[in-house]
Amino acid sequence: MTKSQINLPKTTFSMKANLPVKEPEILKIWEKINLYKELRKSREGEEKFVLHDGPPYANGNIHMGTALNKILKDIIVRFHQMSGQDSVYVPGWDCHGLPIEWKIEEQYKKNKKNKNEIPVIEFRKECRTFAEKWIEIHKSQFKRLGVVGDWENYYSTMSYEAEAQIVRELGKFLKEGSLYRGFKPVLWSTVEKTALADAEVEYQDHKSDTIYASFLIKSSLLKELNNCHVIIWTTTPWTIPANKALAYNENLDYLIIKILDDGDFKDQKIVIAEALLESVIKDCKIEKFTKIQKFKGKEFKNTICQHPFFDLGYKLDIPMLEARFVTTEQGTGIVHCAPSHGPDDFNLCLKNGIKAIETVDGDGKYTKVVPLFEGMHIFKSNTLVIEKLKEQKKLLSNGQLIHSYPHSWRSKAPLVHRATPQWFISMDSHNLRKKALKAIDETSFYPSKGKERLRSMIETRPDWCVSRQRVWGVPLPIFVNKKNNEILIDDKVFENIANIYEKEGSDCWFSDDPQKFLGNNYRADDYEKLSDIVEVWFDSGSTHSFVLEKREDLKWPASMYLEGSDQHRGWFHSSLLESCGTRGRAPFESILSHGFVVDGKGFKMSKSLGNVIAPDDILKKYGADILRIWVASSNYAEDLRIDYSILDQHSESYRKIRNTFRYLLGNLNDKFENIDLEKINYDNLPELEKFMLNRVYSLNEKFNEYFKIYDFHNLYKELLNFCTVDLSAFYFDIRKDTLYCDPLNSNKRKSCIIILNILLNSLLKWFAPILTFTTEEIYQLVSKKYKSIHLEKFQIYPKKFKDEKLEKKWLELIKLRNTCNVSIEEKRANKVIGSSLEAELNLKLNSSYKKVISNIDLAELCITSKAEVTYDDKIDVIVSTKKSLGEKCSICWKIKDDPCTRNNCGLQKMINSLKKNFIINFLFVFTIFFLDRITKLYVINFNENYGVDLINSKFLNISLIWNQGIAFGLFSFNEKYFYNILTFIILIVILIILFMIKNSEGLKKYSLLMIFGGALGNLYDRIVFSAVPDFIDIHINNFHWFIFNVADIFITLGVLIMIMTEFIGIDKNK
RNA sequence: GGGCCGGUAGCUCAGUUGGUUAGAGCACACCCUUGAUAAGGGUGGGGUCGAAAGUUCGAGUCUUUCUCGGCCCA
Repeated sequence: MTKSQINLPKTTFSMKANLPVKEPEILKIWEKINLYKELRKSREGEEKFVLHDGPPYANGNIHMGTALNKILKDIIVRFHQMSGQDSVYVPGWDCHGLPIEWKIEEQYKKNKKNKNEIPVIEFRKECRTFAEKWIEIHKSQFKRLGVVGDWENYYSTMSYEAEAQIVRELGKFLKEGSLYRGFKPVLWSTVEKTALADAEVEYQDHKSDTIYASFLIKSSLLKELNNCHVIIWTTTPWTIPANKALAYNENLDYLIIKILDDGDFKDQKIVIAEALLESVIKDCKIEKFTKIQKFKGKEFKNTICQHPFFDLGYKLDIPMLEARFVTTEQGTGIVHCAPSHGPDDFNLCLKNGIKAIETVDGDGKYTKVVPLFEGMHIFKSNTLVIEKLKEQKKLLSNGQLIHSYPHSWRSKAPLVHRATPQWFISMDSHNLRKKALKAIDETSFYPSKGKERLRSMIETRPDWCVSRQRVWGVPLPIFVNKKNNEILIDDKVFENIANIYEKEGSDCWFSDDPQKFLGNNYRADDYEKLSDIVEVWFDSGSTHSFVLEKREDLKWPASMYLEGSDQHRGWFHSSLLESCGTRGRAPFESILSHGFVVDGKGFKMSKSLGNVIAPDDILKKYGADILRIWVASSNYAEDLRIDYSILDQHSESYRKIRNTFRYLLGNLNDKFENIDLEKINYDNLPELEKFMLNRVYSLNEKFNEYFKIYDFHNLYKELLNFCTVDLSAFYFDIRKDTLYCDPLNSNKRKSCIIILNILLNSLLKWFAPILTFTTEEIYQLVSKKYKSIHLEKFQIYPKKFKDEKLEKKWLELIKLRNTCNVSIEEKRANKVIGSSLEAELNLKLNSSYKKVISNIDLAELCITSKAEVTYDDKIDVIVSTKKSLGEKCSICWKIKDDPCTRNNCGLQKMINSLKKNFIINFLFVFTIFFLDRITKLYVINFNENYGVDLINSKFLNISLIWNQGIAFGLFSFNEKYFYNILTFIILIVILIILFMIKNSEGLKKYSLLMIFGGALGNLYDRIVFSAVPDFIDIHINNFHWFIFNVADIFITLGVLIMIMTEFIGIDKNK
């Protein structure tokens, strides 16, 4: 039995995806049609959705985090595009900054070049080239992920326009007065000789010297404190020379104790917090002591101490100040304050009128304001400090401690807080903090917890230090008057500098005559030109101004900023401050933040753990669509786990989805028809089809709901479940029978085909933002509407698809079906049956089910051959299964008591039986043909010679096949060319008609029709000419009657076509 | 060290204001099918919800502590 008898699925869409090979081909298609341009064209004038790209740093290959970020962005951009918006994505890069400088310096070191001997301009050029190189590499890596965007016209923070605009932005802060110069301890690397941005700092364990040092109380309101020693504990002994104050907490209890042990402190009274007594006596190995007095911290008020090095030239009064940051977690409950070396210290001292000064220079050496230690490197001075303390009998104890300590992310060198002249943007002088907090309130956050996170950071953050003592960045456009130290604030100067940068870039700041920037109104000699550069977070924080505002195709503010959750302190933060400072509101309407990519166990990826997976590895093994599924199916609100087993599972899901598409394409024979949903004859559809439309409708509702809140993992889950549960295991399984075995023009089958078209169209669009490549592969196969699936819009489904009553009914039916399946399974397990079609169901139902199963073919629903229902109100549902007895229909495989009466099955069987006896039939026709020739010749001769009457020859009279023979015979033997030509034309017309019929079923029908028509023609002849002898005469006398010839031709061709389509298998459909 | 977030079947995720035997898909096992076939269908096993304590008639859901992980900050 050949399978051509039923309508099996046929498609060129391969089961195996082979994404690593296919995806690059699709990328080429997109490039060829210039997809990004087409996308823009397709939504011209529509509402804009602008996802402003947070610029990755142009340095090193992309990692999983970058891939996640870009894919997530792309998915969102595409969703908005498909929902009809003009969804613009312009990628960008962050180019300035230390890491690139460091790379270039590394290269110098390799080549034994000295950085200090290289002109700044040349160095900066190398940095620029380096960044350019990585932008190109990133670009191709991002494209490979399927990310669509304006790759030609990307933005970068080092473009001349950007550098110019950054100057303009700074000018705004300068003009306003919120950008000020101050001395402030900043985290400083003595190796790189620069202040570090928060993001450039990492914490590592570090072994520090610790000391318990004493400060002799000079005067106090509390009499008992006089001549006591206040004990402090610190892990940075080198800050003692910079000490300016001591801090206590007024809520703590303090103790005066007298040390009785021999040594420097014998019989001395010391002061510490009561809560820390135990740890101090343990650490300092105090064995004998007596408690003198306990008192409240507030009694320290107005107490003045002496610097431990008082006798060495530190003739300073050291006040005791109240501070909440003093705790009893560690130390002594009194903290030594060096305003130049700690932010808390700095703030406390500032509040009490003690200024920070430059005690340590950029190299880490004490300045001349520090007696005894001038010129010494701070990291080498701990020993000397300890030695001097001991000498002055001010050292109670010393030791070492391993603790978490800030380090440079590049050099890994320990950092220090150092008071340096820096440029700050004040958080409060012009209400920047307030504005930013208000802006946060006006922003939507996905997930919502991001709001609190950003808010708490803004609430507590100190002033923003925007200066850096480096070279690879935008120079701070500041001139300071040499005479009065005033900062030059003049719009014209800022604009002049910006215009120069716009033309030639900012390099010239370092090389050209300052007069060039000052213009004609100021004399270069009067001003000092700053050589600091702007910290990189100000660069990227300004992208909104030189990208969103400047570009015609974008809009300000952006619809969305989307980055990793670390950017609450990074880009979200700096962009918010920059924009609030210059424009009074956030540059974004919403913020979406995602977690970090961790390994399968939830651990951070690191080289040392060996759990790093690179995007490229995944692309080579699985393809981008699998990676995109991973993104879509993971909950980005938390950290995202990834390893090969997780990816394996996602590629299994992908296969499910792919096979769902394959089923659709197969049954549609790759011929997709875009159905006008409004014009569907809904009422005419079978209920199952209506139910499926209802599913589609409610799935689409969920889809929109989830999309609205960017809940992709639930959205993807819904889509996947639809494919597996609703389609593969339910609708597809049930409708295989109809699709394979019903006539092509049956209402049920045609209805099903409509649904398949709708499903294909819907799934393609729903999945397009996620499975960009696969949906395109399919679209290219079936649709000619647009150049790409991504130019399409999501479908809008008519309300009439929603039918809650029907849904309720069918959910009941599905429950019933599940019960039946359990019953079937039981028999299958017992080897009574195999296929469900071998089963006969017997359902005993409560009569309340009558309504539910009315007009429902339960056998069809459960894919069995039979299903009988009886009612019994004593029970709810009981299903039993037995083996179905009867004959298996060879076509539809259903088991029937009588021969299968289905339309198609009958026809197919007739053909089958013909086919079974192919040789006999062939011989029969062949024999008849020759018999005809022989008899005709015989008749002709006989008639001519003997004039015999042939009226009673039944054999001649009844055989249609006989007539064929005659037709063949006449065609070659007659001499009446006109009739022959006429006949020939008819033949051609028939052939053309036949050619136009596209499927085998149609051909079969036509051939039957022709045989019938031929028979009618013959009948007509017989009536007109009174009987067969007449036509024999006609033949004999070469009198060709037109209708007669045509009738014969009909019959002949009809049979021939049947033979060809069925026997030889010529089917235009194949 | 501090702040924030999180830990529900092997995996990805649901779990509504605390309320009946904690759900889904995938994976797994077994069976069927061989007309979606390197596919498809059916059935089934599997978690006590990171740990402990507490509040409550009742907790995955509330509180506390601990633990593990992540981010941020010091």
